[in-house]
Amino acid sequence: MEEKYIPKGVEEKWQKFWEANKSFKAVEDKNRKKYYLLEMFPYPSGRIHMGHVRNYSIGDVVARFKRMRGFNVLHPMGWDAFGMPAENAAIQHKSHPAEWTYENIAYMRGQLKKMGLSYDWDRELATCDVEYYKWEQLIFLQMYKKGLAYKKTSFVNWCPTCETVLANEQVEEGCCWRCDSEVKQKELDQWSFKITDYAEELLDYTYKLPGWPERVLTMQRNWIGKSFGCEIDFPLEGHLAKIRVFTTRQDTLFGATFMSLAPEHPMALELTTPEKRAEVEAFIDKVQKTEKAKRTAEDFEKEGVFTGSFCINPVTNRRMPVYLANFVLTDYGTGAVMAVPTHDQRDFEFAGKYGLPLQVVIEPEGEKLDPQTMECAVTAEGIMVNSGQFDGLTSSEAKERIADYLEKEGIGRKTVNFRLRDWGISRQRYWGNPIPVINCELCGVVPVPEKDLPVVLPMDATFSGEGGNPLARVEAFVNTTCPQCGEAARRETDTMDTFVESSWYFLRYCCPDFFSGPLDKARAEYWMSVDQYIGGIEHAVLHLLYARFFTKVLRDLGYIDIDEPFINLLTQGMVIKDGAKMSKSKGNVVDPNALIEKYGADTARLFSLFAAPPEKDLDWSDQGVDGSFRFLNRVWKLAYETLPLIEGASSLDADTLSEEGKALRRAVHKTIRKVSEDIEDRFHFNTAIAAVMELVNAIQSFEPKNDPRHAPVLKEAIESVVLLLTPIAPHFAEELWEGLGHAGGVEKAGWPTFDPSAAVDEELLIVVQVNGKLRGKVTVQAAAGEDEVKGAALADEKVKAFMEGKSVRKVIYVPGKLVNIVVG
RNA sequence: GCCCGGAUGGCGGAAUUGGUAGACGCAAGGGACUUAAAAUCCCUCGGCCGCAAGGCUGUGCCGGUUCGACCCCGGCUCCGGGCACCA
Repeated sequence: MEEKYIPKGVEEKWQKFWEANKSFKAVEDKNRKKYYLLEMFPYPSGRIHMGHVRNYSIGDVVARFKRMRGFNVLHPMGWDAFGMPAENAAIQHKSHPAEWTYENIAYMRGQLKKMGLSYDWDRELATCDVEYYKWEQLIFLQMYKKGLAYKKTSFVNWCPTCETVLANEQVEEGCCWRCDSEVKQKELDQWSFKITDYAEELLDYTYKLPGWPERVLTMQRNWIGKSFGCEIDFPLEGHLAKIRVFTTRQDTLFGATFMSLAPEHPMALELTTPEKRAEVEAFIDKVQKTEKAKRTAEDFEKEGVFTGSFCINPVTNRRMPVYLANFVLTDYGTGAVMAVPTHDQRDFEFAGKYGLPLQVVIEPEGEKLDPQTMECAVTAEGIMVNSGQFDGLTSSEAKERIADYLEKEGIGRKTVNFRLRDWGISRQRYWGNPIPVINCELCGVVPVPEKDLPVVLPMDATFSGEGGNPLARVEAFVNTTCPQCGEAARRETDTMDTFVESSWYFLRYCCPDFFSGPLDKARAEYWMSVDQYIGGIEHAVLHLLYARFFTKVLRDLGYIDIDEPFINLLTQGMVIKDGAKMSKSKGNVVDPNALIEKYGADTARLFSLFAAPPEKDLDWSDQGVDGSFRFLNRVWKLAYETLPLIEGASSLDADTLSEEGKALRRAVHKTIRKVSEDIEDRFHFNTAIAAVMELVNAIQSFEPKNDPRHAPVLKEAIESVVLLLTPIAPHFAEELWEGLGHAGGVEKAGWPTFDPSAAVDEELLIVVQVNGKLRGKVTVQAAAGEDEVKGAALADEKVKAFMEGKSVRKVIYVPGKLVNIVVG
């Protein structure tokens, strides 16, 4: 082996070796235990960034570790390749999104290969390949058949910059999740997936995913937003129709004094009396023009308008004026709210503003409430008053009893409501998967027959940046004939949200070369579910919820038999430098290329893993990188210097070792145990690396090294270091492993075996406390019994000094660890 | 407002089940080697007192449980994240 560690040559050599030997090819094998490890695939934006380096380094440690442990590991990589930046780049550079995308993929693939990541590149896929997206079109058609994909006209989130629709999940604080411009409401015809059909199951399974971080599950539960309550029908004065409300507070029904409807409520105009018409229309217009961001802001004033109509409280027969109110959401519940100003703060403020009546129906125990003097609504539980037969009950009891009463009287029913809305997937963009339907003037919406798939995205579009969706201007694409009636018809030009592609790519990885359907059931079944999924926390709701939904849909379509795609989820933290997320504008970006050029991929990997545990943010430090590089150099030097001492070493005989030899061996096996546990159970690579560093320090200071009796121990020690570093710094480990005289690749050697008998301490250091304070330390034989240890502790000179003049009350013994003497 | 996290040396972090707080690394200081520097190696490194042995103190703040608390409980402060007029 070389005397000096020169990363570049070493890394190129082993990357070639892995490629030539197909070292990471995954082949289905029923006789072997599989392990599916997946990192979220990247968008091919141009070059990889430090977040990718971190994400993929973490994943690669696990993949290589599991492989060394004998698992049949599937570790694939691909490209989330549809999306807007490609279109923007096309406009800017007067090129084509496909060209830009495939160039980026080629470049980034090269970067990932330079990182030495152990992917099975034979399974690589790009979602913009027709071989991928055509299957998605087929799935769409099958969902359409089942009513899971449908078209509806509704108000949608419209991003004026991206000129496209956004799903609710893609709106952050009223702004586009991608470009940050303010989202407007626009009425559009668009395609949706019926994720709400799966709301209950998606929620249920959040309680059956113990391998997911609790906060991700909480975020999903909040997003699904299940709540229990009642639907109640309020008759209208002078109308046959009724207004249906949803409430979780049916216990306050006797206090409902007016009605609030969303301005978009279908009956809003119908209920408006002629003299109120102008005022109501002006109000609706005003609300709709208000940006959603402002509308949901904290200090946004509650406003409304009286429609002129009245409804009747079905239990009190009170006449309730019907208002439109700007804070009532059209798409939650029924878009209508029974207003109880005494027990709901929003209704309280609204009633104050418009002089509407207040009726107290719940009083805190032992307290009277006077509507004249109330300063805010009282939402707490209490005792029922002014509620007829329910007076005197606690409000929680009344909740049940009133619900039963409503059902019995046919006024209402118990119901469950979800906050989750259907997933709007129409995007008015070119660079996406065309929705495979045809709009016929005679037949309406006609799905493209399965035999006519794929609907290929035409390449001859022009990208000017003006005039909306470029796809809609490709005449040859748009003009077609209706599959039903044969008349001229127009193709749908909306493409699918790119989150659709990422909702099932992990399934396609199981069989990317299967050409007779989306999934080869046998192969998908062998690999799925993903045993470990790793990615950024920013996808806690969006991608991870959609992927769960899609998995369940594909199960119900008969493609697979699993309920959940990802057994274990690890969400890694951001990469931070100088206190902020790396970004061009802050000028704190570290370029992976430069890093690899200067130190090599192994140092980049080592530092990414060592600086912080994966779920925490990682503070990038250039000096820290130096430190990691220094460590590798130290190990290299140590191996180089040890090599002549261990060549021809006899096999290790544990019984004839010297004391020093035993001690080093103990360190080796304790380290093997610790590193194994840290990687396998905790993903705490930082402490695993620290443990290896400690072992290296121990080997360095081990003396005498040149005693031939120590050769077998030294050999085991240095080889263990190399094996333990293999998942972390693979090229480096390969080179040393070869240098130490082994052929065929280091992963073949397998993960080192922990020998419990070698790790057993012969002597134990026992901490001695007096009244809980550390006062001394004694060394005892490992076999020493409780009395013996206590005796040794009590006999310790320093300990005695602290016991002087006091009597021993109690002696606590923690086996193998500590003695605490309580005196007083 | 509600729901999650988190707070430990100059810095990143460790302490896995309530049992030696500060592992490992970075930075800093001192020394060796060198004509010199780099690299490398050795030593010191929470605070206070002390020549030293050693002692006291210390994990955001206040209190509690315990023989013993960074860890458990109650109450705060600050920081980060998510949701937010969800009826």
